[in-house]
Amino acid sequence: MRTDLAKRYQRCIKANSLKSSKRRDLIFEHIINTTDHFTVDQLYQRMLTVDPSIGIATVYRTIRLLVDCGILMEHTFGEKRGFFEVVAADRQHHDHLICTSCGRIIEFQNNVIEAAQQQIGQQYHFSIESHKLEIYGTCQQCQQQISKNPMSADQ
Amino acid sequence: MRTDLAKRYQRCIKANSLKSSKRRDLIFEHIINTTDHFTVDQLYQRMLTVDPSIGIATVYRTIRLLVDCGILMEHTFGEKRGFFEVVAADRQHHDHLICTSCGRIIEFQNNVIEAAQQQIGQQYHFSIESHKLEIYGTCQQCQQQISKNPMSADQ
DNA sequence: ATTCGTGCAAATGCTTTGCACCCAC
DNA sequence: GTGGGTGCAAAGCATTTGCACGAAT
Repeated sequence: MRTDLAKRYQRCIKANSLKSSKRRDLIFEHIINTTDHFTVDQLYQRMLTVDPSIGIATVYRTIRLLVDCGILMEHTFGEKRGFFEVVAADRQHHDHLICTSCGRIIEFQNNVIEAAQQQIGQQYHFSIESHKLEIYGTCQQCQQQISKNPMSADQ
Repeated sequence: MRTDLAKRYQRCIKANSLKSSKRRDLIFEHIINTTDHFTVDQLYQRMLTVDPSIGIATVYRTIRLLVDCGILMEHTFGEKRGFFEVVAADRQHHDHLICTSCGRIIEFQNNVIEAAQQQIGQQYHFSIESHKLEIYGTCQQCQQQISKNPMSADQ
């Protein structure tokens, strides 16, 4: 299943002449079983329940490592703090709808947009490595909420 | 030309029961004549040459006001610090190509992508307010640079 | 007069780093 | 034994905020 990630992780450890370590492996194991988006602090809180003596510096260091390996990707979603998600070979590339009312994040995948980007790359002689498309608006639930109770629309 | 922005600025001042002020107007004037993307500090440095006693807090406060008015838009472009650009009615919505080698930012506009997003909105019953598409890669100049001098590709 | 604007410096919040000690090979 | 790993606390950095004073209506 996630052997590709494990291999990439091992390669990354070697490539940077790092060692294997209990804490780092623990964080990696936890992350690859994660399907949602998380902040550094959320991951730290989760790790604390497994290993109460873990420090937040280790979480920061490991996340940075995994981002550099291409195992994690960072999004800002219009916030100051970063959100991280696993980039796996067995998952299609996807983009995000972000509800500005409740913060919900919905993933979607669209081939038309992917293809159009390739064309843009060619047009500008730009060699594309990656992209992020973030669509902001109101999700279905929040639209219903607002139409029921228009006074509490914001804040 | 930019009367629409001036009007929106005036409306925003009134709507928030603020007063007119020399410094705020100065920053607004400067910003609407700006065509590129700038950080808070870059704007602060520019304002210092016009008004050496201006404080960076005023620049932060004014930028926040203009973002709230919809006159400025913030992008992160994969960096920690925000970049700001003017959102004018006389400019088409556009997205960005960001060169990860030299930091150059290229604007582009693509109707296929805009249309596809509308369709995604309908599909997910999501009411779209705005979006940001950022494409990361290497610009033409940097590709040539790298092919000439492969050893200095990064850092 | 009252209310808002502003510079300054302190505070904040997230992230990184230096250091001493720990562990794996 | 050597070199990386880690917690802790301090440092960094961008940004926000409290406050006293100045400016606009």
